[in-house]
Amino acid sequence: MPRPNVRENIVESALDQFHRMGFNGCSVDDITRAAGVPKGSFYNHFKGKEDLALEVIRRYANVAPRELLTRKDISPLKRLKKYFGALTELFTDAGYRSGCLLGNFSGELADHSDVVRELVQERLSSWASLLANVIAEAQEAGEITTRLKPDLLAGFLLSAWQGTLLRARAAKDPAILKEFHSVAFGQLLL
Amino acid sequence: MPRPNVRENIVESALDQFHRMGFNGCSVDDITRAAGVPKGSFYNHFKGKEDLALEVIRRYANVAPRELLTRKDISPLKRLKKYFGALTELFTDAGYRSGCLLGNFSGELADHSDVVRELVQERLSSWASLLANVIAEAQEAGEITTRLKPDLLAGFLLSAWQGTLLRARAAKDPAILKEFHSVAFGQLLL
Amino acid sequence: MPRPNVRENIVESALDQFHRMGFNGCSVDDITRAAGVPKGSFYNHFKGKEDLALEVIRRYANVAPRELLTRKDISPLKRLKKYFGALTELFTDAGYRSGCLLGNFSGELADHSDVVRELVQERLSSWASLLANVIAEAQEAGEITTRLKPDLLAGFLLSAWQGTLLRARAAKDPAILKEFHSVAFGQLLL
Amino acid sequence: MPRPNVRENIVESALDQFHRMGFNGCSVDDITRAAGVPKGSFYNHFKGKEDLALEVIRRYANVAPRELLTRKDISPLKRLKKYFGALTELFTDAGYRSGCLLGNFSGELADHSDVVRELVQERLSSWASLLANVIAEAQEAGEITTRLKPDLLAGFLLSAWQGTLLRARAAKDPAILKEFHSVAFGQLLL
DNA sequence: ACCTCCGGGACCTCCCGTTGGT
DNA sequence: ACCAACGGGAGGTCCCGGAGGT
Repeated sequence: MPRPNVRENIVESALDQFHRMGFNGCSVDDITRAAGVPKGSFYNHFKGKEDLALEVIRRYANVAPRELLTRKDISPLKRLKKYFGALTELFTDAGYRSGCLLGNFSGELADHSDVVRELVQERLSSWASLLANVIAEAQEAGEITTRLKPDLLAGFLLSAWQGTLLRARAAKDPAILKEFHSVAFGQLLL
Repeated sequence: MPRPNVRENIVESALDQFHRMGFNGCSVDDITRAAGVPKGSFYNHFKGKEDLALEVIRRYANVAPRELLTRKDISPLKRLKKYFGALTELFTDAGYRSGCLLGNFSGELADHSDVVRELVQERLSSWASLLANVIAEAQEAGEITTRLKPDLLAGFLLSAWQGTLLRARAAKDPAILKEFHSVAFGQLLL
Repeated sequence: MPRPNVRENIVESALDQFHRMGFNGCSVDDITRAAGVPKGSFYNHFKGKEDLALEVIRRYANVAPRELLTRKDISPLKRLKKYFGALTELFTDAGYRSGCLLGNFSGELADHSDVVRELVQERLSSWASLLANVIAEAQEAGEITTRLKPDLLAGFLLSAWQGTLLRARAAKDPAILKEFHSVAFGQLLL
Repeated sequence: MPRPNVRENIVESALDQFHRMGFNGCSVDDITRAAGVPKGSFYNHFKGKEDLALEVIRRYANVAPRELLTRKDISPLKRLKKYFGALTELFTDAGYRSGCLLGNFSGELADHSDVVRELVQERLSSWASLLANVIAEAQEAGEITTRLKPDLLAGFLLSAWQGTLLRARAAKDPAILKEFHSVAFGQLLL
């Protein structure tokens, strides 16, 4: 008797809408209408819009191709390159319309919702340590020679990626993404 | 007789509110109330909320201590360090509550308002070339030895700063800002 | 430029609706529609529904013919009789549909809104002391011989009136009001 | 297999919620949640919220210690005193938060639900005649000398009690209940 | 009999932009 | 230019009752 699509549809629709329009930029009505679900059903599944945002953040982790970062058959540095290459593709395929949900929520809700801020922070942290692991591997393998600590480099790299998305979105220009790759792998991770 | 403070008060109040709450996170009412101005007066000075946003973006340029970047009595690299040090102070003094208005607007409005997106893009570009100039100077002066093009480095640096603000805001932790300095000047601009 | 009727119409309409349907029994929409005012205008005049309730309570004082109680040309006891006679008429003219707003609000909102409760309490107190004054006069004039303190008698009288309205409303029967008079002036105030 | 506690739990929970928050002040959801019963089960036991209200009114009779009024081993007047003393205790123990359910429903629903109004009226009537019987006994026994008809006195007494509860609730002050006793037994029932 | 899920509709609140008298 | 008042139209939330599988 669970019609599993209702909740699922809402989350997916919200992921899209939040991503593109921001939390305050779309209404529960927008989301449910896009999901093909009556608005009245919304509150059977979520305590409120903020609750939905939390669920969407959790779900968002899956869109990134994390498995690319842990494949042992590829050298660490190559994994990083492939990973950001894949992210770049995701962004361009979406028509530069969304950026990164975590960054967007941080900018929009950090001062508005503590639970959202904390969850975003947690996801960003875990993302950063994932990157840090690969960078550490690359350092051990001698692919990266800088002796800066992996977590510093990973944090900076993640920041740069976030900012790059912001700038690329403002410019509607994917060239900025290429520049990211040039500098990230041409200077930062040497 | 135009009371000159009315418009001015609105812009200043809006700068603060937009910065902290986002464009959709505060109402015209909030802004005019914070400015101590009757809401009805608002539309004598601005065509609408979006129009105000444009003015606020223009005004926002002034908060950054750009003059630090062009002082010829300091070496280029030192200027960059001082500049980002000053930005860091601004951010921490504000209690990590705001981030960068340009980045925030890019994340929130890129898909919602083309004029805002374009103005944000223009400001980011001019900001990036300002940084590129100083980096070029530093390269000529031999303070920076990497042979990557200045505008690539400047863009990456700017991105990293934007992303760093996002992350610091999510984490409510200024330590992330210090990490930015370590990596920016310990690896990126070598 | 103040269209004075808007606010006024809302208050009058609300007085009627709250009185008959209770605070939770009617909606802001009901009230504004009955007032012939667009709902959107409501919040230009009141902070919210509760705020309106406070205003209505203040206004409600005027419906009671208080001046009857202070007319010096009539003996105190006769004033009391006339007064409750007038109240009885008001109630029957309204078709037993409302009771006393103060009593109704006390029953419905005492546990829900402290500000309403306090204002109701204040009005009931001042009402009671008004009655106490007249009773004291009547005692001095020898029209009432019981030596019970006037404020005790007044409080009891007021309570009895409130309860009588409740019972008459439940019964849809004005006979209960007549019984009130018989006992109030045939036994209580002897 | 009907789980007998389900219906029972709902009624008890509703008695509490209706008493404190009013009929319109709490939702079916509130009631079932407080009862620890799934909301969906509610409509297996009651046609609707109004139907539940009727059941609650019927149940409410039991909270009053009616048996005190018929104990033949105590003099009629003493029985009345004990009875209202017991009611006073019930009210103060509940923290002045509820008043009398019958009075509250009369005030809130008289104009909204005829069936509720009629049931309330019936209960109030039967309550009044119970009191009238005791008063008649007291008159026969010479404990009360006034020659006013017992049902008049009983109605007035009941009204006064209802009104006293309203006023005590508005004032959050049990002193008003003591005043009731002083006047009821110091003047009304002499 | 049970109960998860559903859903149309309404609730209070507030928003943005305008109107019209000063 | 000013600004109090306006108002159509959402905004998020919640409510009551029912549907439908177990």
